[in-house]
Amino acid sequence: MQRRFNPLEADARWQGVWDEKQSFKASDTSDKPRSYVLEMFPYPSGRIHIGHVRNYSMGDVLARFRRMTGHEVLHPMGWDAFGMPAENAAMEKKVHPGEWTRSNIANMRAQLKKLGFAIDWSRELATCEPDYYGHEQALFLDMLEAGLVYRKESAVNWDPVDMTVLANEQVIDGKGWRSGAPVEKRKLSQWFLKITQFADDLLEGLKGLDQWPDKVRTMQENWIGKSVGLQFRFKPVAPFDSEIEVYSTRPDTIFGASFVAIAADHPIAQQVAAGNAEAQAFIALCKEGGTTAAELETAEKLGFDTGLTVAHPFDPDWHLPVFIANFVLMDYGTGAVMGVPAHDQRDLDFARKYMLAVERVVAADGDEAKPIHDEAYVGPGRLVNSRFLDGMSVEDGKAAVIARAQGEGWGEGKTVFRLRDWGVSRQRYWGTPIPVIHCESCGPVPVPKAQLPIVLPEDITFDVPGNPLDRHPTWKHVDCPSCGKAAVRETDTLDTFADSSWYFIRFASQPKDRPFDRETVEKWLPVGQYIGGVEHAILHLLYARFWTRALQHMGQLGFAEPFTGLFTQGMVTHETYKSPEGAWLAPQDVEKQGDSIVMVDTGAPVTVGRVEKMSKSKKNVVDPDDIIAQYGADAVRWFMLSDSPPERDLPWTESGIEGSWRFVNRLWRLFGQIEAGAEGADKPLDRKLHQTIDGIAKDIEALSFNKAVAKIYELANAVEKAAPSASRNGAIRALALLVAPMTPHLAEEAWADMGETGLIADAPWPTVDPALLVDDEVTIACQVMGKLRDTITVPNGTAKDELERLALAAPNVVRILDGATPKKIIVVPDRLVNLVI
RNA sequence: GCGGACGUGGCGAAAUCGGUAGACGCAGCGGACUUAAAAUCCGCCUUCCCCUGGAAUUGCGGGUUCAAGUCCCGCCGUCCGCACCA
Repeated sequence: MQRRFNPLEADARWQGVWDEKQSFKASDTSDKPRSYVLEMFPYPSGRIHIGHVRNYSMGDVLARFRRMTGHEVLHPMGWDAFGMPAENAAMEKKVHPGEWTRSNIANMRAQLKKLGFAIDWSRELATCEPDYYGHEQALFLDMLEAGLVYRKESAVNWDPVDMTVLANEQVIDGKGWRSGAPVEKRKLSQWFLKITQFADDLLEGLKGLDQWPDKVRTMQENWIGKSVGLQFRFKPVAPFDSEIEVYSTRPDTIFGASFVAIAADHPIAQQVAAGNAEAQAFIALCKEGGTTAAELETAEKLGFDTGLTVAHPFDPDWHLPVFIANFVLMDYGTGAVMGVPAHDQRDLDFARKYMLAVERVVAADGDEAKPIHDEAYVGPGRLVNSRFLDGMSVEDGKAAVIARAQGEGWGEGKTVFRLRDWGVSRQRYWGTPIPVIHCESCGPVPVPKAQLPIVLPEDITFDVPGNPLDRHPTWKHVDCPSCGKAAVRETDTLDTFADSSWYFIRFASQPKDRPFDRETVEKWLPVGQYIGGVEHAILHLLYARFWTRALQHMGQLGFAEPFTGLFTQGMVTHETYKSPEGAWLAPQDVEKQGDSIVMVDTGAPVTVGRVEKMSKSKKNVVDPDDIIAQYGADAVRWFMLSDSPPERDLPWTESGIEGSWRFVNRLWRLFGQIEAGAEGADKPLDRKLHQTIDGIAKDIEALSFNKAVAKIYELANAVEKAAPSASRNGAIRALALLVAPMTPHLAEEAWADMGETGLIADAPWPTVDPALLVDDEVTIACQVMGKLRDTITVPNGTAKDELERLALAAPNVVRILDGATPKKIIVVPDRLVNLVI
């Protein structure tokens, strides 16, 4: 009778035990070292995706491992529960967004529980509950009071059919993604958070985040987009009468300027167009130009000569033409630039087309000033043809021009950021209501904190377009808190990125009467290890960093960075299949027949496509529920951690999960092999065990789960081959502890089977005997001219001259040397001997 | 175009500081057990050759070194991010 692990029975039983004993409840008062392990909380779409399983399996291994190594671990879970899909579902399925969301949460919670994650469920939260968003409203009011929130007119994408604002990615070819109606630009009064106030600090802070992937830091750096330069004014040459303000990061090249270019929607361009049909036509042309990446790349630099001229700041007799140009953007800098063709590629392309002067003003070091042809020179060098700047470096030249401009009053040094303030107004129902009341006489008035939370009304409808809050018969009508007259509530709700900007703080501390308790939060935060998808590299992580800074700025928290360690895991991928007709096929609709893949029902040949991210449209998805039902949670978790490095994509394969399932059973058989009477030490096995304990601990801390998995296999192989002994029994017991973070149900089952009374989840990580980490015999490579010719086995620490002697005597070395005497002998102790002839 | 990451067997990969390339897993092949299958166990598994051994081999071409997957220079390719940012 074979010992076979019954996962369905064991999974449920141990999950019940952990639940009942509250094994993973984090104590705020423990004096153990603390460890906050967090994975990005999911949007409750209704089903857990295999990518979630990978994400949470990784975090769970770390959380369980840290518990075993004596940490008090906070490993919580919650729901990013506001957002559009709930409203879409409401429109399509006539179900209330709250009902839809809450039932999705219930489903997904059950799915997650089936995976046996070591989560403190007592801290579970959903951002759509007043108990959460009410506190968010309080934080919003704090920010308002601290001057971090303001209201501004801003252009939005307006869908006139759905009567709603669309995000940029919801506008496809200028049309609303749902209604298909042409999208209008509308000016709306919107709420903004002053993220730009922290722009420099957010940029500087990146330098200290050395446990973040460089990739993410670079992406944030580019997003913040700091540039340092000179903002200055060109004086008009009569009859023209307006100054043109431009921004340049290269004021040092000012003597190479040959034109000024303004954006098509620049006020001066508008003035010119007022009496000029040609200019009007050109501006229209600029606007209809595509905005996609490919179009922009190939778009020709086009300009329209306004006939106007301005004077060079250093020479009133030097006149520069003013062009309207399609490559100048109104919303960056001042919407106008000085064109220096020799040192900017776009300006050069433009100058060649309109036959403008190209004069080199920077000479590369050690190089005479060669004329510029098709390529602008943007490198460092000395300034030439630049009057008082001649001979200066680029850096000195910048400083000198800025100093002169400031001294003479026509310009000033200025730092510009690409980062914009964060517009948080959404004209939607399913979000956090913005706690402000608009009063005709008092203006926008903050809701008194005592009146929070402002709860979303339940009785709403989605049968007509527009925001249900706005058309609700009573909800928005309130008295002004300031003057008492009739007023209306703000009907916009907050961007859902606001909800995810502080949930990790609320996890640490959940008082009823305020957002969090500072002292408790500071015990847990910053989050030591945050794990999630790279798709959140910019927005979510930047907003959370801002929000934390805002709290610090307001004196509510004592730290600026919310996440010390960040890890971005790869996607789960799967082969794709297509029928002869070209339709995508699901994995369960195809089967292997000999060397080819065919359709299950018709037997028609299937084309196997590339391995791609799992997506519903390509049907290459597997459902975690099905897999768990078939193999149990542990086999799935094991597979998620095996083979591929966690930052890389993981190809899901049927044979891979089969292999994991086989190994789970192999471990289970092994756990039953403790022999009561076995005695004696097995030194090599002891060594292997202790090296494995040490190695796995390091691998898990480095999140190199694939390497930890490989070491488990090696140890299991070694234990299987070993003869019964006390050492072997010890190794089997230790193996259960080593796999406990990865396959916890199996480990608990084995632990109980071994007669242990406590939970393995509470057991300490096995201790390492440092004496056993080194082998007492080592294999030395014997090389001749760097080529391996033989190996010798010697005691660890054998002296150099002894190694040299033994290597020279090795049979294959003797044969290759053929009597020759080595000119030089390199000996690396415990490693190799290399003979040079 | 700019920035970043990566490139190792049929596949996923490993290789601490430059020191025996391919650990470990998957697939495959051969065998044992079985009436048979599944499960399990044992063995083989980079390529080539004149096979007790030898040669080549970490995308390609150079270089440094006693020694290069690892360091340097130049190409090629794949993926990701940003993008007319002045």
